[in-house]
Amino acid sequence: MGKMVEPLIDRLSQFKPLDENCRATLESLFGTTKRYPRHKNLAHDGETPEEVFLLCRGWAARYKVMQDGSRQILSFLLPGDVFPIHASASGVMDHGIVAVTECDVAIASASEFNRAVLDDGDLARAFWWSILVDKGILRAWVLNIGQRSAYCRIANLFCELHRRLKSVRLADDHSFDLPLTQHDIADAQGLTAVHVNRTMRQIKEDVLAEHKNKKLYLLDPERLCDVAEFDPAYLNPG
Amino acid sequence: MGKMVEPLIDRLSQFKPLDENCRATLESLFGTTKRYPRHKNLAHDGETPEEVFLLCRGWAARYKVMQDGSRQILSFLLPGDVFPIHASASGVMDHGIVAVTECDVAIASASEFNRAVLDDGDLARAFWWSILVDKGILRAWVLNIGQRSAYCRIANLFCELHRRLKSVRLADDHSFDLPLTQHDIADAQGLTAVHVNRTMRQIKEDVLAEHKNKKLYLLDPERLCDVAEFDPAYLNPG
DNA sequence: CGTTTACTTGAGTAAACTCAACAATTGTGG
DNA sequence: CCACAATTGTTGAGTTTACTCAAGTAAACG
Repeated sequence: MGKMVEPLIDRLSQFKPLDENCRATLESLFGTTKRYPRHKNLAHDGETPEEVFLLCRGWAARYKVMQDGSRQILSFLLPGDVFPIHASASGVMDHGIVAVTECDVAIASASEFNRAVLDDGDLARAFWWSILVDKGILRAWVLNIGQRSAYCRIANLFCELHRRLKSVRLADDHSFDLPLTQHDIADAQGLTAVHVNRTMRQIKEDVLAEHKNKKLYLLDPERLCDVAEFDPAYLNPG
Repeated sequence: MGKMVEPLIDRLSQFKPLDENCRATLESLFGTTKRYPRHKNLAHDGETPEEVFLLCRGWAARYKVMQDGSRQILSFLLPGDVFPIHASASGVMDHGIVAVTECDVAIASASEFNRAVLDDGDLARAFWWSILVDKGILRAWVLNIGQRSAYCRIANLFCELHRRLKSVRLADDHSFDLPLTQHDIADAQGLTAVHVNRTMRQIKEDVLAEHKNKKLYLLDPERLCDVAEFDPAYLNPG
């Protein structure tokens, strides 16, 4: 049981180490656990979730489906991420959250979570920081999609995911599990799957990174960050 | 003096009305005021600001300059917005903030602001909500830039700004001050100024909206929201 | 072992870009 | 108040990146 909050503690501790009190609070908040199969929705666009999830294993994604049926992935949710964090219990979701892979989540009541977190100084500060990191990631996506070529966008996404997974000890220096399809990557970066395919072949030909057996191999991490114009500062905000 | 925090109170009260205590706290925090001329930086990429600004009059923008010299505007800052909110005093800015027009700002010490806000339950909740709204706005930008045509993007931006300005009583139903150049709009939406020009002419020809004398006239607000696929839910998050 | 899902490749198209020139507007100093 | 400079907006012509449509291959799965 205690294992469930480990990635969250890892992540929040980047800001400031959390004491045993905080750990205990989190463990008691996220008492229930549940498994979601791939492609199952954790939260629905337009609904008002009563629960807060802590992702323990697997990947999820925030997404929005347009009128024409196209999909934009708004962010990837990795182990240690808590969502959807609401300000008010009456808040309606303006997007959905879907399991990209099979997921194990720990569940807390939204109202209890909000009260517990805002009433504890350390936790409030830790999640405050966490939300600001999220904002930084979103700004980086705007930058990525708004200004960069497909090639740089994809390289940049790889850098972001590598960095984030490392912070929860799910990546080593030269590889990490990347359970996304080319279609997922396309939906995240505002591209088409066909174009992602061609571009990833290019990245592989350039000996920067290779996607094989659902793993990403960083063949030249430094040069990858370089061509991606990747600035990791935003993950320690700001 | 008391007038300075008015737009902020307006905005935060959307979530939950603030009492006189909060107003007093904010007024004492944001004691100093300062005027910035157009194009002056309020905060610099790579630096560690010691101050938090409350924008009282004028427009500012978060932005990032790429290696090739192109610029992405990451968000527009309107009266009532507080920035840059940092989690830790050691946080380095990963982007700059510039005055789009001449600005009047009220200034607080970053450390005092963080302490005061996190120690007061009501203020913590209000700013917590405010940051989540910001995240919603950023997600909407990702969606906009990632999926929509230039035409819809610009229409959507107009809808967002209209809505946000209304919340601080700076817009009426059919018009608002829009002190942006076509170049600014281009940098915000990941387009070129030339293309923005052609697209805005199209929007005018379609009798949706017209930019004239630094004002935007909404000629058909409903249809504008409609073609923009504008969903205001994200401004009340979530 | 057949079916679905994911990936690959080719050919033609279109939205948005680049470069370039010019007009209109705004701002400034004499 | 005018003349000049700088900024902003406008338009045309040609180019490019990324898209669409389509077909086919490889891999994963029950």
